[in-house]
Amino acid sequence: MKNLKIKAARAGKDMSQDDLAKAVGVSRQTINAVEKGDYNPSIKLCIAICKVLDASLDELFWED
Amino acid sequence: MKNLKIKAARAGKDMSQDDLAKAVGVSRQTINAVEKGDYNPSIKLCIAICKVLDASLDELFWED
DNA sequence: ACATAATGTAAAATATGCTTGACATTTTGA
DNA sequence: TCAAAATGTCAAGCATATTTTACATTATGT
Repeated sequence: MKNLKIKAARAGKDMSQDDLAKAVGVSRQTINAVEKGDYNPSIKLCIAICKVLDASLDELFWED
Repeated sequence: MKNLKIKAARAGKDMSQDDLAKAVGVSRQTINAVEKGDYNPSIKLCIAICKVLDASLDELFWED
């Protein structure tokens, strides 16, 4: 399922998918896939995304 | 680096590595490796571990 | 001391995260 | 309206998470 929380947090920082990708050191397609939710990123990548977006793991990645 | 938080939470539930592995549906070696910290689990596995151990992602997997 | 459970570790095989490159579509702003 | 930026998506390949099997070591209880 889609992860709209990342998309929202990214919008709050005025960053494009490409900006975020470069900031965390992965490809743009990887960020796109994470937001689209069709796969299962590593915890290391999740933490890197959280740090760039000033959010916690629970805020961005906990599932309801 | 080692993840002693999982080990502690597991001890608090009186579960062996094997118990936790079966509860989350992975091999015992995977749990051992996660606790040993020599690799980088998927967010889905982290969430499964959190649910079994009644903890949050931030409590068990946020790095300091 | 002994048996058993729990843990640490290793090698080979498989599954999948992630990259690179490329192209199509949508959105944004001048 | 038009060009550029942002996003969606696909396929092939590489990197690495995870499994399976197996064995050694360390704890635990009787």
